[in-house]
Amino acid sequence: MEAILNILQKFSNIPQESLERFVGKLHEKSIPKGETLIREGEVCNQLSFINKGFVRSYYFKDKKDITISFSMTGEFIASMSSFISQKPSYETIEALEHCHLYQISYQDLMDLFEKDSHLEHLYRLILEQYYVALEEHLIFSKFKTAKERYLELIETKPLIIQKAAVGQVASYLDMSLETLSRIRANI
Amino acid sequence: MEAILNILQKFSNIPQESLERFVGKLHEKSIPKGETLIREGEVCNQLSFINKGFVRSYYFKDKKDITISFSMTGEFIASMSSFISQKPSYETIEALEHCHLYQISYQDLMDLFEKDSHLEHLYRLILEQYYVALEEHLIFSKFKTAKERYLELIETKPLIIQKAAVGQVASYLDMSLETLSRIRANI
DNA sequence: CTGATTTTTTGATTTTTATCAATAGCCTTC
DNA sequence: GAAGGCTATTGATAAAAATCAAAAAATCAG
Repeated sequence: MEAILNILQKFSNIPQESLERFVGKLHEKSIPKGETLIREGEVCNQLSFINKGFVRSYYFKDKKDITISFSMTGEFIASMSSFISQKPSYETIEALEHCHLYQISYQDLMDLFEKDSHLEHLYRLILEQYYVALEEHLIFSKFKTAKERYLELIETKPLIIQKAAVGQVASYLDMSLETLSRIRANI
Repeated sequence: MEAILNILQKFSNIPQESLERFVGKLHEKSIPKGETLIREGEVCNQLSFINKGFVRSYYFKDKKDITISFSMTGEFIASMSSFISQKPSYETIEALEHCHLYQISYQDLMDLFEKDSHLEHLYRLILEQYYVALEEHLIFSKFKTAKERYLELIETKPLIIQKAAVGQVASYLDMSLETLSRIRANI
């Protein structure tokens, strides 16, 4: 529990009471390597904090899977569009290694927001950070060559390269796995 | 004022009193065509609702400007990462046609959130919608050819093609202006 | 209206990257 | 430790799109 408390306290100096209210609704979950957290077509009704582990989010296009994102220890993960809208997810999230999560259900979270505005405030701040990160990912990969995108990833998220398969990283970087393999060969 | 009220009421059935509190902090602003709303390097301290008009957000890379997004009547616009962090913006936002805006300052908005949690709730819902839209933009342009990206834009946001210059749309779609011109030539 | 400037189109060529195909490496698991 | 099944690399070729260059069209200023 400490890890998630530390992260949350970094976002705002929220009253201890509110934090406890939030923590009271969390439940632990373990996902073995290779299993899925959420599958395409299901409604994502859990927001997960990755206490330990590494996951990949992807969707299918022409029978190939295309990586949307990787998430690691200390981050929140959900099929956001599905969680927000409570409609079926188009993405699947799988554990690339054994994961230990803290989860809160959509309903519990919404109930908390009604009762305690400090928690909605905290959630707003987190959402803003994720929005900015997404925007930067989108913008700064524009008009870069395949090699530049790979080098940028090494700089910003080296763990991904260590932990994920070449093909999974390649589709994340919008290139074929052969291209990524060649880039790696020439440093 | 009606337009912004209609939009806000669609997001949640917020008390009239809260809405009035919010509206009380809005100020009108007109931006002539060609002028900027926010310039690279400045801190973006206004969130703007486009009551009427059309704007483009872009940044510079190797002396060329690259379009990040277009926003039109009925939408909110700000240099989000700058507004959220209150640090200098890397993006510039220009009016592609004469704009009539309703603006609220960062400080006023934060003050309102402290006083009235209904408003923070409303803002959270809007932010979620923008997050989902951004994610979909990112995902659905992946592994599409230049032509597919253009056809998708015609489907989803035809106004952009009507109102923006070829080069501005091309960089938004991550292709050279010559490529876009050729795509247009072959329908 | 007309010359000047900007924007768009068109053409030729090069570069980048995808695709197809084969080989090599490597974990498993029996 | 060998067979089988993934995963990664390497090679040859094709396709997509960028770049360089010039012409045509549209817009603007006086």
